Amino acid sequence: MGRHSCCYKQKLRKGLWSPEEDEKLLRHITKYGHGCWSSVPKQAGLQRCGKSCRLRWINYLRPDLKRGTFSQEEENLIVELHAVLGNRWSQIAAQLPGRTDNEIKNIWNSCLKKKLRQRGIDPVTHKPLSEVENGEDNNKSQHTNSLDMLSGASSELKLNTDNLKPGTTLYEQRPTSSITAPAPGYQLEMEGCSSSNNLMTSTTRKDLFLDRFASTATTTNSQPCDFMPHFPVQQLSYASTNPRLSPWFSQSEFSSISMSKLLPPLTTSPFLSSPIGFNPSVTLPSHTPSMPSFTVNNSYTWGMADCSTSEKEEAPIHLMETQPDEMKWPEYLNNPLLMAAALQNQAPQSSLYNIEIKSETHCSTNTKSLSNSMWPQNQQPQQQQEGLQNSDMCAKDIQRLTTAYGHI
DNA sequence: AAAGCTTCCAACCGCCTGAAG
DNA sequence: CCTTCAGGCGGTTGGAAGCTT
Repeated sequence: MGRHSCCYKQKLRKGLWSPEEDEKLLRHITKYGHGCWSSVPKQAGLQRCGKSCRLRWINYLRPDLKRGTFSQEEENLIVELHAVLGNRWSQIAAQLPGRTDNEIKNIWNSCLKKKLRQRGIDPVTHKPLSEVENGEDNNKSQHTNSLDMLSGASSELKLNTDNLKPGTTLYEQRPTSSITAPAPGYQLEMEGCSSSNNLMTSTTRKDLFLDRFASTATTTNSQPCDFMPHFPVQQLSYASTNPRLSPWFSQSEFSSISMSKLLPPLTTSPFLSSPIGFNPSVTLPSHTPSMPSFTVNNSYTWGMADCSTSEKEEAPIHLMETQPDEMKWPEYLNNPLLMAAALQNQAPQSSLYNIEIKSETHCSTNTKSLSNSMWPQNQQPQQQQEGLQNSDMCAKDIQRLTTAYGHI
């Protein structure tokens, strides 16, 4: 195993790709698509194995790659997602359009881990280093903190989800260390912040969770909260117990979702075993519930996702006011909240989901082009790259060219 | 200027999974 | 079932580039 049989064949090149090889591969895939990767090298006239071609395409040649340096928002998002998903780089990458898992893994290992440690956070557990060093006892206290949060007297669950993107698989995760759902009547509140300085003082519970990852969901009644029963305790609570993390969660704008009822674990969904990327033309089966119709073509308009959204467009979107079969499969699968709503609709006893999405003003640029990672054939809409980003991009491209041509 | 050290990242390696025969 | 193959993922590494002394 490991190296594929093709790789054992002689004459296969290894190491850095030359510009000529890049051109061959790019031309071939642009013209014919990749099809079976193992046949690509032969068809493209490359002395590489298919795996190497695939990697080169995914990590470098793909036209929808963003390149450029990571924005603060992207770094924040990576940290947040890592707290929930761990080293599942591909799933993290799915939340950052135009970024590859390799790229994210690299920036995590080279940069973000260091930054977290500097802030006194253990990058593995996302707990304060002092707690990690102290071992078991602190695990206990951490658990207590988390339970405190989960069983707080306040009765709202607020999740910020303005960065909820297509391909999100958050609810599919089954971390080994799981929390149990709060008892009926208990409510979570994990409210995001809009300012790095007042993060821990501006919210009623001062608990923070994925401020740009999930919409703000509010439970308003005593329905059982089995919405996210599988998040590791320490991961849910790390930000809340670590004010030092606040700089990571600054400048978040978020939208809010309020749900009259929390949702069952999505693993009950028959959808979830499906891969993320599939044919966008596949329509929902007839039994699928009515779903919101705020997705248009392959471009995600997740309520707030359009960064140019004006104040007028901030009117709540009532998910129930939709037509059957308007949604396509990818739209379900790329959006856990929609999925959740669908599932909830499927449940016999849950007839009404008063899901409300309130769009707030501007969102960061990295929320754009949400479909890119999912539908690479789509040309990325004109990225509204700011001047700085453009210069970053140019600098990196120049650097890459230098690297590529320098050793010829 | 040169040597040594550090950082970064592209690419490889090894493993896993699922499909096909 | 078993084997083979291909795709995919996460961990690791080699070397170029940058920095320090």
